[in-house]
This record gives sequence, structure tokens and C-alpha cells, in this order.
Amino acid sequence: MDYSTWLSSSSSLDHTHGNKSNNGGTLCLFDDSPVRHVKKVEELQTSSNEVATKTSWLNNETGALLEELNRVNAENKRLTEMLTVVCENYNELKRQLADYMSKTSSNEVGNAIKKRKVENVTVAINNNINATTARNNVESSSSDEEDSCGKPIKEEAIKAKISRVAVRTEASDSNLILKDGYQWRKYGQKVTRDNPCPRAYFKCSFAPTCPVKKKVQRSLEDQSMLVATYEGEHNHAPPTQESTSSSSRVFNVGSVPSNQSGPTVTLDLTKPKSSSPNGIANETSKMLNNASTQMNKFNSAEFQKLLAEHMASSLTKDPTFTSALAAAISGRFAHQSSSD
DNA sequence: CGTGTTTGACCAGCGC
DNA sequence: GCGCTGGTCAAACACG
Repeated sequence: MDYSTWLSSSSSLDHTHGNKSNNGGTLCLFDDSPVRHVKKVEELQTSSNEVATKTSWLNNETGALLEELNRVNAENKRLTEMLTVVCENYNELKRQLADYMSKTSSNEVGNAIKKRKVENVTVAINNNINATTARNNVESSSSDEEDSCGKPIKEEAIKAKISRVAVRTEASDSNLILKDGYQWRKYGQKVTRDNPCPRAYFKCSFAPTCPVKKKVQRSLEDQSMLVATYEGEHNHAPPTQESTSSSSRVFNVGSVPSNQSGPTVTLDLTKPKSSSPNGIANETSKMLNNASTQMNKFNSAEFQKLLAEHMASSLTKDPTFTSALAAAISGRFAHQSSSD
């Protein structure tokens, strides 16, 4: 909205003579007694001053917001650069780990290393990669993983995007259902050897169109933690919140909990120790998730919407501005009606 | 009656 | 080959 045109229009009144103005055409306001003319002129002058003050304030506010926007953009750029560096470091670490694992397997255990154990390592690597990059749309580089013998690892293990999420729940809560925005169909439950707590098997309810599966099991160390292992990627959008809001536990993988009193949502960062490359990578992925969340917040349409709302709110909440605006509008209407 | 869950049976991979 | 284990199937069941 361009208040300056209204301002110039208001200031074009002929105050000194209290008479008809040919260029503005605000005739009807001044076809009255001289005393009332003076009063109206004074009122309009006051309104005009208020609008001018408000415009000045608006300009300052806009400048401040633009400055903030520039600052956020610069920070965004800096974080992107950091992200690139961290990804490069992580890839280097992963390569060193692979080298170390292959050396270890050939030197210490030789060719007798078990295929299942190698697969476990692969899964661990995939976990870290997915935790680090899932929200940044960086492709997993694990597709060329090979075992100690140089053979390609089982195709499912490579193709399936595996990620692991730990969610804190009530220890007394016996069911293994946790809502993550998608709908799941349970197709099995099994007690595994290494954990007395049963493991539940779920398929995406869009199966077979959507191949995603998940396994949910209580953590052996902390039974209040539900560990969900996801395999594959959804090829469809999650159902609307309305359709899934019946559950008490709704979370987003890798996101900041929206409610402080809600469940603690973490990626499963507990397994590898921080002194190991995996541990470092996990710490990195944790930082990246936070950074990514912040970046997304500033870049999102939601943030822009909030910005616009903040500006609108700042204007409408100011009583002097609204009265000045009303006066200016009434003056404008008078201006138009007189020119007709 | 349709949909989702439960649970015992079955299968495949692996180690011995 | 056999047993163990994890994963899946499918009939029975529960529920709205």
C-alpha cells in the first residue's frame, strides 16, 4: 500500500485560504463556515502528520526486516557451506572406516568373517547416511558398498533405505504402535533371541504399491524406548493429519518436537560410541538435522507468511495508525466524491 | 460385513 | 542334514 500518494493528496489542500482547491478537488469539505473550515484543516493536518510519522516508522521497520532477511540469507549460505564440508568429511570418514573394516577382516579373521556381520556393518553405515542426508536430499553413497571379498552385498540391503528411529514412550505401554504420519498394517510379531520384548512387523498400508516396511521393538537397554527400523522409502505423500490424529504418539523423523510436553523423539544415536567414526558421524548427523531444520524454517513459505503477518499485525495493533489511516481514507473518499 | 490385529505355521538363510 | 533364527503368511479373531 502506498501511503505517500495519500499523503501528497492530503497535503495538497489549500490551508491558507480555506477555499476550493482546483487540483485536489476536495470541495465538499470546505463549503461550510470559516470556523469549521479551520477545525477541519487542523484535524486533517494532524492526521497528515500522524500518517507521515507512521510512514517513517514503517520505513524503519521495513528496513529492519530487510536487514534481518539479509542476515538470515547470509546465515543460510554459511550453513550450506558448512553442510557441504561436513558431508565431505563424513564421506572421507566412511571411506576410512570401510578400509579399516576390510583390513581388519582380512588380517584378523580372514575370509571367515560372517556375511551377516558384514551386512550389519552395512546397515549401520546406511543408518548413518540416511540420518545425515535424508532431510537434505543427498543421495546415499552406499550403493557401491562391497564386502570383504569384493562381492556386491545382498541387493535388498543396498537398495532398501534403512533408517532407525528411537522414540521414548511409557514403559508400561505394552503396544508397539507408534504413529509417524503414515498408516501401517501389522503383519507379524516375533520374540527375537537377543531381546525378550517382542518385535512387531509393519507394512505400509499402501502396500504393495508402497514397499516400505518397519520393525518396532523396545530397546533392550531402555525399555521405555521404542526403536523403529524403517526399510525403503514411501512413494506417496503421508495421509492427512486428520486421518492419523487419533493416536497419542505422532512424530516426525528427525524433526523438532512441536510440543514440549510431547514424546522425546530422537534418532537412534546410542548404539555406536562417540569415539568411533560412526559415533562422530552420528553426532554430525544430529547437528546437521538441527541446522537443516533451522534452515528450512527460515526458507519456508511459513516463515515468509509469519513475516507478513507480523508486519500486518504491527500496523493494525497501533491505534494511532488505524485512526490516521481512517482519516486518510475518509479524506480520500471525499476527494473522489468531489471529483465526480 | 469390512478392516485391522493376533498368532501359530511356514520358509529361507546360516552355522555347525 | 539338522537346528536355530528372523521374517512372512494366512486363518482366526476382534471390533466398529
